[in-house]
Amino acid sequence: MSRRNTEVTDQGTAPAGAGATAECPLREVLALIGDKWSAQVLVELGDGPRRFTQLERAIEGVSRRMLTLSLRNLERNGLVTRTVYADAPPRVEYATTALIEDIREPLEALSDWARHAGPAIAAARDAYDDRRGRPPAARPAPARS
Amino acid sequence: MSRRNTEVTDQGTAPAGAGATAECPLREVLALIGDKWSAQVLVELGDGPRRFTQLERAIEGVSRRMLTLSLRNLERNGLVTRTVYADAPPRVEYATTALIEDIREPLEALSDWARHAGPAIAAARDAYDDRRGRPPAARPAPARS
DNA sequence: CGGCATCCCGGCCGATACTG
DNA sequence: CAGTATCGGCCGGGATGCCG
Repeated sequence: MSRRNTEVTDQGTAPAGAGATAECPLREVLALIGDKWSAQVLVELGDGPRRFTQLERAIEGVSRRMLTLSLRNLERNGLVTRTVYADAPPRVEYATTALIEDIREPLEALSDWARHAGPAIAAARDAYDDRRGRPPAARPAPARS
Repeated sequence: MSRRNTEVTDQGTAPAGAGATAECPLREVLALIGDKWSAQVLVELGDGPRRFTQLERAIEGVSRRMLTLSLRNLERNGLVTRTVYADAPPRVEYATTALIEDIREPLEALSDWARHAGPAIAAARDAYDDRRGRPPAARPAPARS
């Protein structure tokens, strides 16, 4: 007993008035979709309703476990819907709700920014690491003098 | 040996070519500012250059440690600059770079969305918990400030 | 097919103490 | 004022296995 594993904004995450409730709404968004997979799930669902395995293969890298947890979390917060069809082979479809319609654009703007600023960020990071003389990961083959 | 403590996208996080590098740019943004404090730091700095303690008191809830780590991380990725003045009392100012100019708006859009959708999300969560017969967490103690 | 249960690890994050 | 160092917890999250 005593569940040790809660994860991904489980029911104990936001006491709703306990005092944690960040005064900054941005923190709440990040708490919701700031985890490793939720945002990507939303992006995939933005293209239309998808089945579980469809998402699993589309996102690539996500495990059944995390995908389930992320979907449950999104469902709990009313961002996606879960529909079960009584077919012979089990069929479950996930879709976005009207709530996320308004964040799709900012989210894509963020993606766009990442694409645009990516190289500059990498360069900055490289320069920073070089300045500190701290190679990120042991140059594979420095020898070569 | 072998540094145990790295944290907040430290130098060991991104092997820079190891293979992790998410194919989804959105993931990269979240990896950058998706942590607990970085986004809020950016928001504060968006109002203009700030000193360390200024940020520490403005954000409220952040520890020196996490603030330092977040700032270091943001600095490393070229999102903020760190300027040290040779004053009698040490004076360090942090400011945003041109890189973040393009995400300020999407970020604010997200905040705005959170503010707008917040109640609906809370309602959905409440309904979900009620459906599952799982009360969130028996208010520990509101303790009204 | 869709999901849950268990094990386990690494890293986020907070509290505390010490330094220039 | 502006950090840095150390300790410890808690939880995100990957791997695996079982079940309807």
